Amino acid sequence: MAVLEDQARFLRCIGEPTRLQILKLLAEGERCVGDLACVLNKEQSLISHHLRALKECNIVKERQEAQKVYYKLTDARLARLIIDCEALMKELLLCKCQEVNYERKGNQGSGEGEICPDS
Amino acid sequence: MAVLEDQARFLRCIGEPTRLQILKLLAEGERCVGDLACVLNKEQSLISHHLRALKECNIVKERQEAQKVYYKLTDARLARLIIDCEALMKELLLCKCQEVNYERKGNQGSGEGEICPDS
DNA sequence: CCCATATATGAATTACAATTCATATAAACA
DNA sequence: TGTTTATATGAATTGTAATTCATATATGGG
Repeated sequence: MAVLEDQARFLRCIGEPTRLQILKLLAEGERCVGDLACVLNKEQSLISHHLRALKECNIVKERQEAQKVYYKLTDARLARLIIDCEALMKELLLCKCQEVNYERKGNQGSGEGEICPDS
Repeated sequence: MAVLEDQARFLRCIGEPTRLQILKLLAEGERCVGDLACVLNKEQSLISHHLRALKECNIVKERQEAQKVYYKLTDARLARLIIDCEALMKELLLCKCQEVNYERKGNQGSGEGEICPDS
């Protein structure tokens, strides 16, 4: 069951704030390392480290042009995955907030979702 | 940009091998803590800790029945997300292997994906 | 050839997360 | 009420990952 480990590694690779920012930028188009560092206001070496991590998971690939190295996503579906995941996460968090408000109004919470009904 | 942090936290929460296993089990239906610990051959306290982490991200919810506490996914789309993500990850890794084999045959690799063509 | 620019790398540090262990809580039942 | 079963919790430990810093590599231009 190495697949499980690979999938977990893949998710963790995306699930780091700086790398996620990088991926969202690359979803719009390719960028060179310096650009990314500048836009994200992070050290260049940090960006390089993160790009290497992303490359090891085959999430990004690079192309050299003169001194500059441009990175892009290896697959457009990655952009969609990130968007879909964001949307779902937002819904889940919203749901959580509603539950908190609901409980604050003095309800005990039967446990059977009036707010988050079973799927 | 708290959304970014939330999304990253969400992905990391899923991207831990034991939690991912739990989620894959819960995708099939609800389970109590003891069951999960037994099936996964892990300590009960460990499973509880992981379930708490998942609950904090609103990925799972619980229902108590006598002494037992049953957990399930808060949303069926989570199961699909995990499946889709696994499929994509597998493709990306396969792609990576092919690149390695390709380079082993003595090619220099122009950098412009004969194997992973641009999307 | 030397210099400036762009990126990568490795070691060291720091921060964070997973796991274990001991124990607390709580429900059912004799 | 005392005991068993099921789960949760917190502290301590261990492991892993992010960040920084110094430096190496490599490209293009004067």
